[in-house]
Amino acid sequence: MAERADAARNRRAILRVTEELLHTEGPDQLTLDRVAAAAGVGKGTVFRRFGSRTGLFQELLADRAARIRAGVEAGPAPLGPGAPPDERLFGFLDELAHLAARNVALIAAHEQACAADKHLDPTYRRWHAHLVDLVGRLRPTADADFVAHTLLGAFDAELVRHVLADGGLTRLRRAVRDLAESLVTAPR
Amino acid sequence: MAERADAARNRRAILRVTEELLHTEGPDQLTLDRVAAAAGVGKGTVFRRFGSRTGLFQELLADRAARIRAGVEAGPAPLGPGAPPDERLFGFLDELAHLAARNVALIAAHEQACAADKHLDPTYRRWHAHLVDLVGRLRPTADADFVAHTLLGAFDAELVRHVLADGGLTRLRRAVRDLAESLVTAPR
Amino acid sequence: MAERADAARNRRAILRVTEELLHTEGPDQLTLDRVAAAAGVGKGTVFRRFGSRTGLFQELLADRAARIRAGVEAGPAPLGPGAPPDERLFGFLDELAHLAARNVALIAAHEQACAADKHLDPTYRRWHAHLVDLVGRLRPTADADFVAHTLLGAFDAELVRHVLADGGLTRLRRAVRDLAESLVTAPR
Amino acid sequence: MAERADAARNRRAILRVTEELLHTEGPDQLTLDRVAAAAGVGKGTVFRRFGSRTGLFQELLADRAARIRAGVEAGPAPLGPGAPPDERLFGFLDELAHLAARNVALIAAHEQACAADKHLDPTYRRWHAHLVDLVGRLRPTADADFVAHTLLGAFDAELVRHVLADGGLTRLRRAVRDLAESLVTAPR
DNA sequence: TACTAACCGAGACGGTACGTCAAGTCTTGCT
DNA sequence: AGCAAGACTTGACGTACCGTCTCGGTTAGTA
Repeated sequence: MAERADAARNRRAILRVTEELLHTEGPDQLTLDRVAAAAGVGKGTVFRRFGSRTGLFQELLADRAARIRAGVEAGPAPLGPGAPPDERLFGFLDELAHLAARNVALIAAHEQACAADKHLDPTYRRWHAHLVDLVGRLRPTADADFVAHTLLGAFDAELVRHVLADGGLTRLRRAVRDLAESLVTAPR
Repeated sequence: MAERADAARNRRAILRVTEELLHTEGPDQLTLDRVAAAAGVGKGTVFRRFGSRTGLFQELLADRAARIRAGVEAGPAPLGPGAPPDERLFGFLDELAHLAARNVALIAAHEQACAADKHLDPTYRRWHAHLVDLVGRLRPTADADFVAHTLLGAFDAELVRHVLADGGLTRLRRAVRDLAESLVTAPR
Repeated sequence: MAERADAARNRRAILRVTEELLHTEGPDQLTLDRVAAAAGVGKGTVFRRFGSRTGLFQELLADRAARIRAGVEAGPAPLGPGAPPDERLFGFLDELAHLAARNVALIAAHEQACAADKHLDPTYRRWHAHLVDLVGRLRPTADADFVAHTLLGAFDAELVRHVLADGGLTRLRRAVRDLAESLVTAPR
Repeated sequence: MAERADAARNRRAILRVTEELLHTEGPDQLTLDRVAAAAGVGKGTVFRRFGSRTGLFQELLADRAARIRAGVEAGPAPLGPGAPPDERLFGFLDELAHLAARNVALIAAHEQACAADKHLDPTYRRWHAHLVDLVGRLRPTADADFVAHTLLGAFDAELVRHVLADGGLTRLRRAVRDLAESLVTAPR
């Protein structure tokens, strides 16, 4: 059965409120009780929808990443399937940099909540798979799996916050691009 | 006044038990109550000694990292100050790989506990400073600060566990060395 | 419009299943979800028919009490209107004893569900009114209202279960009759 | 170990607040969250102390019943061990009437919470045992166990509220005494 | 060896946030 | 068009675990 209208409304309210609270007060102050209260729903509703604190953040991240996902799967260059791999790699990482910069609090919350299951998050897996594909093409001798994880490690919340605080988005983008270029254009 | 005999005994017991529980049951099952109980001390004792869950893991990690620290500060090549930077870099990361492989559970616990304060951990800071120094020498144009953090990101518990499970220590060492070489030998 | 055939079938199924579950698993395990599932209907159906958990038990009790009601209103001695009051009192209480013994679980559920509204239940009110009438005739000086409630208190589920467990139906019947005789034949 | 000073303070605060809320808002509005908040403690504290909603009411009732208990165990006539049984019976029930009248809300909450375990409550058991003793002496042929339960049934919250609303404490006391006299002075 | 004062150990205590559960409501699809 | 199904909402309960606090016991220094 399709999602009921009221459920959809609540779902959107919860996601919106969660993001608001994340930005205004940070991940530590965000409790599910407060989310529920601010969204005007009962706590049980939050849990029914998202299963757990973790699930809430995963879904919120998936939501925020939807545009990138669409671009990667069927968009124009530099993200989409038509562009050459190196352009796609740089473009993809650049998008992630923007995303991370705009959602530091969400990423922090997501990391903390997912804890030991980071690699199981659907969004993370999708990003990783995409990077494995690109890196594999650009540098077949590398351990693409490992490199992909390490590249994604560059968007760790702590690191992003630190870089943004001293250098801003520009520094983050440049640093990420530099890193990627090094990996891809290295000899061998 | 010197540490009392019983206090020292308890302190060692707590560290030993913590590591045991980390290996046998994983970081999630490890509560400070259980540590205290298994060590045969009261919970207050644990907190008196280590301040918090975080502090316990930090101290345990510092303990495990002591040998590397000594080697870096005053040991022979390839770790020590006498060796050339690239050799030191590869040697240092190789040591970290060994350390990480042997202490995955501890690292996982440490990450989870430090949460948003990873960069404040003394051991992490020392490692980071060392890498900044080496990277700065080897590739002056790079954002050494950022690169150092990213390199340390390669020892994320999840990633280490994943790599060890499929490829073992050999793969981890090779992948890390490859990564470092790429960064250092890249053009420009 | 008369009750539709399927509605009647569902209604009977719900009542039957409720009683079954009450006997096999006790009042605490009985949730309306389980009733609905076991009866093969949706939960909404249960609520449409019976209004609430309370209503379900009230109706079930009314059903079980129907025979007694008929006897009291138009049956032969000792229950019916033709018999002398004392005989009617003893006979009525004896019938209640049988009913209670046969439906302990239902009574327990009923008490718990009605909570603070016990006196509003139609069946309870009918029983109480009947007792007030009889007691008022047999002992005009007594506080018939109060006495009637107290007499009905003798069929409290906990008490009935306790007495049945140690003495069986025989003890319950004798104890109730004794109680009633004391009240009715006391001096003054 | 003796109760810690802070624990005792909190314990008293919780009991006091519980009673206040019971009187001002009734049992249905009383949630343990509100109790905790109003007492200025965490919810965990309430549960640590009292185990559950039920336990809270049981302890509060025991507290309120302490004076009667002392009187019964070692006080002067008519309650204490020195007085003749009938005087003790009437005196005891009269005390219960006062207690019930003053604590209707508590009794209602207690009944609802204890649900199917009323007979396990320590205070109830004590009262019951006392009545069994007295009734057994005054009317050896009676089923003292059953009669004692029935007498206590006269202090059912619903009934007490109903009687108080129409007749006040005077009616309650008289009705209870009448009931007891009937039972005790009945022939045989 | 006896005494005292500081200190340590044990775990009871306090608080917060998560997650569960079952009654009751409401939308949607089917008859 | 109206009923049946069950997804949905609610919020109180209870739990878990971190970190604090109290109090009894222990140690070390002194006589």
